Amino acid sequence: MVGRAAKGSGVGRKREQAPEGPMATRRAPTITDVARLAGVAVGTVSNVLNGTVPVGGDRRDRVLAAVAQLGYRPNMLAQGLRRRRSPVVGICVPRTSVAYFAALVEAFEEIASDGGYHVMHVLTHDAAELERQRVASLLRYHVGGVVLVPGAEPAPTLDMLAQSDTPVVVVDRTARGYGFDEVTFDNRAAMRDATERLIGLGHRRLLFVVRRRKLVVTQQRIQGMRQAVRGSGAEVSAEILECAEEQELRTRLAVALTAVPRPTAVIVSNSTFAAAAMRAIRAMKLRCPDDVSLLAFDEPEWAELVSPTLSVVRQPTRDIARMAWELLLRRMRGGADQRQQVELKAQVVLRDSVARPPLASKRARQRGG
Amino acid sequence: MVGRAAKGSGVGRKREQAPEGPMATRRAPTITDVARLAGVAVGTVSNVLNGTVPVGGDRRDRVLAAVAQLGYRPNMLAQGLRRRRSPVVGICVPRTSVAYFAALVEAFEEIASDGGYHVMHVLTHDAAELERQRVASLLRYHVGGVVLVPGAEPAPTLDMLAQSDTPVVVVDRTARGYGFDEVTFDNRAAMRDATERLIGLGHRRLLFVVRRRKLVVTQQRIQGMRQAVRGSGAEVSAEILECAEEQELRTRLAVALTAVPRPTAVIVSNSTFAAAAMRAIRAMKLRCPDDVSLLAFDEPEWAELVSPTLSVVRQPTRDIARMAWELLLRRMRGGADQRQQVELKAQVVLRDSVARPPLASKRARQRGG
DNA sequence: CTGAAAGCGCTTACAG
DNA sequence: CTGAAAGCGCTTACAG
Repeated sequence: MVGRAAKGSGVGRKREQAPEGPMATRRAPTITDVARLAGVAVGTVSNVLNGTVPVGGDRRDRVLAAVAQLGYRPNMLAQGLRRRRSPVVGICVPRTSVAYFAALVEAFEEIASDGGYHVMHVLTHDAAELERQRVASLLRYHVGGVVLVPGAEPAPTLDMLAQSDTPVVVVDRTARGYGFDEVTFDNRAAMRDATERLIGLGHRRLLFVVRRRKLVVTQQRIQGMRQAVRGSGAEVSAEILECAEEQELRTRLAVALTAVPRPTAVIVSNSTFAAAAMRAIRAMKLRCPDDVSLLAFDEPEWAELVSPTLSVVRQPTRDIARMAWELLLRRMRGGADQRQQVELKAQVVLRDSVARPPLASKRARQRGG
Repeated sequence: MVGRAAKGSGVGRKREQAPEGPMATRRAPTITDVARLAGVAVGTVSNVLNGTVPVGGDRRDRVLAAVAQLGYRPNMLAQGLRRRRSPVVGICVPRTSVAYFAALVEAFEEIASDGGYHVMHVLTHDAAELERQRVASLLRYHVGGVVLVPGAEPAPTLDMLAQSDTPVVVVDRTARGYGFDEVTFDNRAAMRDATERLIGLGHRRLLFVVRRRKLVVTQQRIQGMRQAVRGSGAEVSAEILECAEEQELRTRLAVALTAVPRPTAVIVSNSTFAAAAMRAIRAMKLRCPDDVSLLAFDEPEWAELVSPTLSVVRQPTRDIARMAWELLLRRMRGGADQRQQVELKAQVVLRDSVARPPLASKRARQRGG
């Protein structure tokens, strides 16, 4: 069937095409092939398939039959070119080795696919130039929309997106000064909450390990931490350790943990860092949580498997993905007027990796005895 | 600059286009805009940009200047339509929640992007119909190539791919009976090795937990296990537990582990299952490895963090991605004649989660004492 | 080497 | 409701 149709499709061609190899296969059937087989105009086929214009019963059936017989599938390149937009959405995240981003991409891919869209997936590595290039690539495909987790210096990327007329939803990290829809979670509140609880347990020397200090989320978390410190009225030192390369983390953290007096609680910004920090702490023969407490943003699948079980800030990943898709779809359909900024709540989950600090527990014991 | 150019670009249009909203932005500049600004034919612009035909110094410079001034970027939809192929490659994996697939996708995305290609990423969930649909979508974009980790019943998908003239590389799971290039690792050997070492430690009752029995890789692993059992000359029972849903794993495994006599070593087929198995074992108040040894295919980042540290079969993920890209590129460039089947080696890494079985260690102790 | 023109496979006003 | 035709933004033989 397919063979016959394909042969037929070649007949009308003005120019002969050389076969593309020893085993050249049949060209995919086009709308012209369908029209010819059904005995209608190509426009009619298009109308039937898209429901643009009602088409009479008989002709309609013939078109559908021809489509089925040929196994016709519209060429999205042609369709996109003509419609000036294709049913592809791009999603740009820094990396997928971080559990949170992997989950975000997977959830988004699932939701978008269910909606008949396709996902083009690019990695920005939190590098401004890479990010700009990758998003530029997406734009060359005239994607229908873009979901972006912006990096540390997203201005070039965001300017480019703003100039294109592409619907955009910014996710996870707010993009100040731009009018895009946003889905984030409240990093400030999450960090404030986490810090308050650490201080409440008696911790007075905190260390926050981040990949990039400049990131909006990092800034927000630092603010949350400072708020909690001020609010506590206690003498609390809160230091930041920036560590762009995961490989460095171990040695950098080792140095930080040999300081006198030593931080008693370490907060890290993602699951990869959490793994590295646990390794570093073990390598130093420190005990967690007896010597040092550990808390991580991002909830990896192994959080409850390690010992001590890992305390985390759990992001509402699926909700973020779902909301991002909803907002994007709304814009893509043109029904969006007002800018939407959705801020979800994250949840602090304390597990065994967080406990009273060494001194505090001594004190507590003294008081208790 | 951009503003002026965009205005210019609208002048020549035959049909007026209604602005697409209150804040309609400028259309992206096209090759026609560039040609007009440079005062050359569009074909010349194309020739300069693609190097198809040498273009004289002056005109060349003018084109390049115009491109820069307008910030022109070729429309990949048009280019792809005309060239009958676009610089996009599709990658289809069952899911990304499994660390191995996530790593594979990330590595591949990185390598392909470096090569100037874009990656469209679809998830098949190991479901035949979904797989077929997702790959069909890829094909509608006339992607330049497809990397596929085939699911349990890949025939419809593979037939479809074979009929299209799209370059394909099958990865991780061999596709018997099809002529595609393949990059796999030797599951049989890896499992044989693992099984031999377990038997060597004294294990006589093995349990292999798989998501889908029908998968080629599963079959190969089972073969490897049986070979090892036969080769050992010992009385070894090797059972298979199929568990398609992760949620079920805990209860299914609990049942299997209360059998009398109980399996002393459990092998699971991926990292997600490993996490679930650890949880199940703990929930049953069994000790690992004292009561039951555990070994997983796939090396998650947390393998050395949990206690006991997790024994694994470590796949050569980056090598697989790199090789897949190499083979795909070769086919996309048309320089491929012979079918290539690359089989890499996986490595069995025994850690604390594997030890002598209860009885054997008793025996050993008796002998020792 | 250069320009004018055909054509990739669609959609969409426009006449009938 | 239907068909013929223009056009989306490119590439690529084809004359000059």
